[in-house]
Amino acid sequence: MKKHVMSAEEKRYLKNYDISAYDRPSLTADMAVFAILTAGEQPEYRKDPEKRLGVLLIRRGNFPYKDHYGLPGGFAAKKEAIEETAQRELKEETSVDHAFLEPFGIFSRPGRDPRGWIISQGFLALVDAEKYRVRAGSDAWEAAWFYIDVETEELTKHVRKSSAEITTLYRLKLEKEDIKLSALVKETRRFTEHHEKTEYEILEDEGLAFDHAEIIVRAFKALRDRTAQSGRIVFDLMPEYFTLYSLQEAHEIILGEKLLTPNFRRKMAPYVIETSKSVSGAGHRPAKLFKRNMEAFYSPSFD
Amino acid sequence: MKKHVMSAEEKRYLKNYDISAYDRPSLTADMAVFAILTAGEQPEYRKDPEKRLGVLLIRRGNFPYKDHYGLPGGFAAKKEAIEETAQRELKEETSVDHAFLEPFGIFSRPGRDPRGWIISQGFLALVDAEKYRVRAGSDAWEAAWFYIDVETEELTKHVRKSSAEITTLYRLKLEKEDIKLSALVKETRRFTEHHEKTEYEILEDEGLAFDHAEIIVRAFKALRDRTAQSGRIVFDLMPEYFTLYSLQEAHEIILGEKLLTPNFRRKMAPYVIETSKSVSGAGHRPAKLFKRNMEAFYSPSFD
DNA sequence: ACAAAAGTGTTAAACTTACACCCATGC
DNA sequence: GCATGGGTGTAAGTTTAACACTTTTGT
Repeated sequence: MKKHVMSAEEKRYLKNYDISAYDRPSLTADMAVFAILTAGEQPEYRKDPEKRLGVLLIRRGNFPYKDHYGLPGGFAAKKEAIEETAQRELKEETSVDHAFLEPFGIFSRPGRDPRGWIISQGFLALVDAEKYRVRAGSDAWEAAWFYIDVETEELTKHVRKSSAEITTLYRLKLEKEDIKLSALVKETRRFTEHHEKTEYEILEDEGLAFDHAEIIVRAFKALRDRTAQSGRIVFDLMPEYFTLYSLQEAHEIILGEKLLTPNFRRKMAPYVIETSKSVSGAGHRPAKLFKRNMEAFYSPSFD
Repeated sequence: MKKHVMSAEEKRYLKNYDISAYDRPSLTADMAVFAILTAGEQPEYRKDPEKRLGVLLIRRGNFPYKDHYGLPGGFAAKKEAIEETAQRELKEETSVDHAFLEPFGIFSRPGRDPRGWIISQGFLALVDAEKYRVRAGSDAWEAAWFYIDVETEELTKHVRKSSAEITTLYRLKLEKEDIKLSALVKETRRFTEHHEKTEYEILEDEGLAFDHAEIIVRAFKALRDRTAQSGRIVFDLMPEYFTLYSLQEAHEIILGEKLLTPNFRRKMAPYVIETSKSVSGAGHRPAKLFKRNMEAFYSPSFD
């Protein structure tokens, strides 16, 4: 980067500049880590086990929100970019390395953290669950996969002459064995002549820390939106070699709807490469294993 | 929002919690305000004046980067969400009210501000330029529209077995009367098996403050991407009543390519309503004025 | 008349959608 | 045999892209 050349006067100014004279927030990175999980054992011969979307949560061992569940995350350190904070904390807290990481929103509502003025950058993180069987960490916390379900519960529209207000309720359900967490998040989109604004409010919250219910819902929405748009993001949830059906399952789980196999395969064809490998022994025709076609990923058409 | 019920122990913990024990960054909101500007006078009878994309810059009256140009912005205050900071600062510095505002990136690279650890949330802001003729402000700064041009100068691909690296150079040119600013920003996209990362670096910088060259380039990219995707965002650059051709011009300016009129009109038809008004006196057939069709804006198909 | 912009119609190509159908396997 | 997932073909419908063409106006 080109260096800014400073005058003596500017240097003097900076020397006397006291940044601590102004009130400052703390900054954290919070990561919503998603993976496709195999839910339960194979129910019967030839029938594949159900797959579900999972999100990684940490049981808080300390105040505030002790014994509540929250997203992995932590405070930004000086001399690191916030993306590095995200990567570092993710590794420290959950041993997840090399995840796909993408910022999706900033959370700064006053009062969101009882410790004070703390704002958080939300990251969407995608991993192949098989590769990262999460270890319990130190005594302060333990990370675990929760099955996640987000349902759109209600939708109301108020349309006036030149403005509109659309309210959507999202029911967030998280579960792991006998632990069930739940929250209700309200989204309000306001459209006026030259203004558009979306606001979120947590109406109910059972067991989640801070405003993480809102962060999780918005992370899920970001994941679904990007899946619907290009589908590229879904590959980051897959292992190196995968069957086309498992890729389709991932799409279906995220989008919440069944897809037609022939059409899905045609759409994905340019972005995968057939390998000589295949999986057999499942009581039906062996499935060919594919890997992603790197060439296709940076072509403008897929972006 | 549901209130978190605290135990006496938790209250005690929070009372003793000293947030200032940790090092904290300062947080600012920086706004890239875009508008479609009329460039120069009508060149000749019947010929419409050229239109260009403009971005609002402020001449810095103080160190650091005194006399350089930067984006309007300012420090976040306690008890306000960062979106409120953006709105407040935009009004204070440029008198622009009710702009479309959307966060598009966070800028936290160490060393980006010589005053210390300062991170910035970037906002994309779109306004109708006719409505907001910018006033010069107090003596400390003055806001003015600059014509903006972003050209993709070079593109190199390095593809290996399971990874790829794509480098793009963006030439940013800003001008206003006799003032010309310029910068060269390098974008590096790295694709590896389970990782994708985009980095930016400012290679040249003539006259811009901080890392604002990078912020402006990325704001422009965000604007262009969203225009290509749905086109909805472009309406925020238009006045209440507009001709279809002016809407098309806005699209063309942002996308940097000519569009075919019949196809453009068909595509936009659902999102506009014809009014009885029209503009005449231009030496050619009068153009009907349209306004946006609010109903269409929150339909799922346009999102 | 004519240049400039406003606006419509027509067609081919590309892509999406839906559905019908066959294949291979292990018990 | 048969249930289950793996996999292909085809035709109808929709969207996009390209181009040719007509209309209206002020000087």
